[in-house]
Amino acid sequence: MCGRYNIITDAQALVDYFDVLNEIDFSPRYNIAPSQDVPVVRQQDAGRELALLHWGLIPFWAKDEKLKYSMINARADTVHEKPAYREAFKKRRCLIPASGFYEWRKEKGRKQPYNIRLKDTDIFAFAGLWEHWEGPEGEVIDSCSIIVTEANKLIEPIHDRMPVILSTKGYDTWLDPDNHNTNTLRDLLTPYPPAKMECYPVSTVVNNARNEGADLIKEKY
DNA sequence: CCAGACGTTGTT
DNA sequence: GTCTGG
DNA sequence: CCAGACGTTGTT
DNA sequence: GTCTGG
Repeated sequence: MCGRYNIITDAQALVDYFDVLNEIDFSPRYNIAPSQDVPVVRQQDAGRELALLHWGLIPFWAKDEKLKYSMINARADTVHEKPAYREAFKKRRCLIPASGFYEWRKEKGRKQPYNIRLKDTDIFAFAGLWEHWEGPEGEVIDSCSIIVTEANKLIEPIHDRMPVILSTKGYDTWLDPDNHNTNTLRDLLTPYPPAKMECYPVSTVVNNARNEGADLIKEKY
């Protein structure tokens, strides 16, 4: 699955890479955790937009915010039919920028974190969904979830699930709110080619979501 | 009809 | 909002 | 995802 | 064990 990741570029790099129209207030992050506001690329009528959304999707019909603790990931194989996600899957797909993500491997009673990234780029995108929620007191929260699938050969030894990473070719298809071809969309939700990724152990300092900084992605020998 | 869930992963 | 279970 | 709280009263 | 916070 995907419960912690990093974005190690500045705001301008995100704007340039995703070709969005607006500016955004963002600094590099080494330890992004659920419940935080994360940069998300959405398709607007005029073009792409970067927005900061709460990580942990709150379905539009939710009576309170309680669900935001569990909806951080959506399974690729069922996302089109699950009550909490199917509306967002139809009309509110997004890209969730990242530079890498962390997975923990259970080894003899301990949990060893790994950083996983792409060999040839500092920026890529998870396949995501977003949702608009208005609470009974008039609160408004836009939130998002990262789609997950089975692990590829690189990740398998560490964890049996991994986030869906979209190829750049898939961005437009995924973002198009008028694309209602479920099969075409689901075809994008496959494990990324392991040959294009790399994976290495890091310090358990990343475990605590309060910790930040470049040390978090240093390889642990 | 109303009540309650609506999610994922991992562990026992 | 919509589906399932009772 | 992991870490940390999980309770009340009264005092500083 | 389960929930909340980061």
